[in-house]
Formats: sequence, structure tokens, C-alpha cells
Amino acid sequence: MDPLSFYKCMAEDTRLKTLLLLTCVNEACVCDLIEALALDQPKISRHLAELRKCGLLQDERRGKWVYYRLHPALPQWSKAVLQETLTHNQAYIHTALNRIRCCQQQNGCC
Amino acid sequence: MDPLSFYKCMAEDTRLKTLLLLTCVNEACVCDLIEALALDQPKISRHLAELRKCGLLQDERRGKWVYYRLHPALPQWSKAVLQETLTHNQAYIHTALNRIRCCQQQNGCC
DNA sequence: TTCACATATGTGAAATATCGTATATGTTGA
DNA sequence: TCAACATATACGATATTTCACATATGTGAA
Repeated sequence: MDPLSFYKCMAEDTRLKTLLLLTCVNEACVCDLIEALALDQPKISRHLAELRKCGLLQDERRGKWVYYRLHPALPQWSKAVLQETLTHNQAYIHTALNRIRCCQQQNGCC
Repeated sequence: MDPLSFYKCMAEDTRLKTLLLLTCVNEACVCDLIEALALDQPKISRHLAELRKCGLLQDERRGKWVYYRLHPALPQWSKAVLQETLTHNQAYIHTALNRIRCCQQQNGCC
């Protein structure tokens, strides 16, 4: 994971929020993210695809749903960067975080 | 310093290297950076201007030269991110770092 | 096998970022 | 006041990113 591609991934609102959410909640399916970020499906999917292709996210299909999480092979320094950003920028993801937690409580996905 | 603008600044090669260099060497004048990154002057200046406008860098004129450093008011979390990135990505700035140190040893600027 | 649902992707348009070149500004010393 | 140097910026051209919309793919249930 070279630093430049890493930060290019972080340099867009949807992707940054997605990465921070997944730093916090471990995993989420696409429909969780659609709800949490209040965006349309193709937009989310496209950004997820980019994060996946860059090696930041891992996807796993379970039945009809696809779950995303931070890639386990993500280098320690980039995990630390994500964690530091998350911890000190609560306001930035506050709304999305609330929504995704709400989503995930009523289990059954969305 | 909202995280999105911060990471947009980090998402370009010249700017990322500049930020990492200044995390390491405290300050540098424009001509140091031109040498270190082996780029033309307008390109460096333009990126420095952007980093300055976003509040990441502080500039200070001393005679003919303008010195840049990380802005003292940069929030702690972003300094930590820079430091973490620098520490674990030596290869990425190795060449530029050698060049700028060489530059700065023969004092008199460049 | 067909339908409904979840997700992914193709495509061209629009927005944004970056660059090359020329030129402007600010400073020092003669 | 002028010349030389360091740095900044204006501007149009080009490259890159993002988007909207349509459509394709994959899955489970009936």
C-alpha cells in the first residue's frame, strides 16, 4: 500500500466516510452504507469497488448481500491513520455512524 | 482542519512529499524543495500556495527567500498522521529527503 | 424457470485538478 | 534606479475524477 494511493482513496467524501465507518463498525453490507450515507446505490458501489481494487477493503458475499470490511492485510500504519482520524473527527461521521448503528441493530440487514 | 480537505491535500505526489519533508526537516525554502523534488518552480509554488491556503503550511519571507513549515496551528491528529506516514514510508521520500538535507547542509540556501 | 431483490458495471457528460508557459511581484545589491 | 534573482500567479490546454442513468450480474424463494 503506497501512501499516495492510500491518500487518493481518502480524498473523497464518500470513500473517506466509508473507511471511517468500517474502522468503527468492523463490517457493513452495501445497503447499510447506502442508508448510512444517504446516497444512491451505484455511487456507493462504485466507490466500494475502487477501495476494493486498491486493496483497502475486502468483500465477502453472504447470500444476496455483500459485506465489506477493512482489508486484513492493510498495513499497520494505515490502520493507525484511520483510527487517529476517526477518534478526532467524530463530528464528520457522527450522523452516518448513528444511522449505520441503527441499521445494524434491527438485524436482518437494513 | 476538516479531514476531507486535509486528505485532498495529501492526495497528490508533490504535495504529499512536501508535507512529509516538512514533517522531517522543520522548514525549507522554495528552492530547497525545487531541488529536492526535482520539479520546476511554478509547479512547486502552486502546490505550496494550495497547502498554505488550506492552512497546512505557514510561509515566512526572509530576504529574497520564502521559507515554509507545517502550520503551527495544525491540529494534533493531523500532525500524528503525517508523522506516522513519514515513519513507515521511508522509501517514498528517501531520495527527496537526502537531496534536501544535502541542500540545507551547504547553508546559504540551495 | 421465473421473479424480486442486492449489487456491480458500462458509457458518455460534467466537474475538477493539474500542467506548461508566460508574466508579475518582491527583494537585494550595485 | 536598475539588474539579477527568488517566488507567485494568470490563463488556456489537458488529464483525471466523479456522476447520472441505464443495464448487467448474481442469489434465493416461489
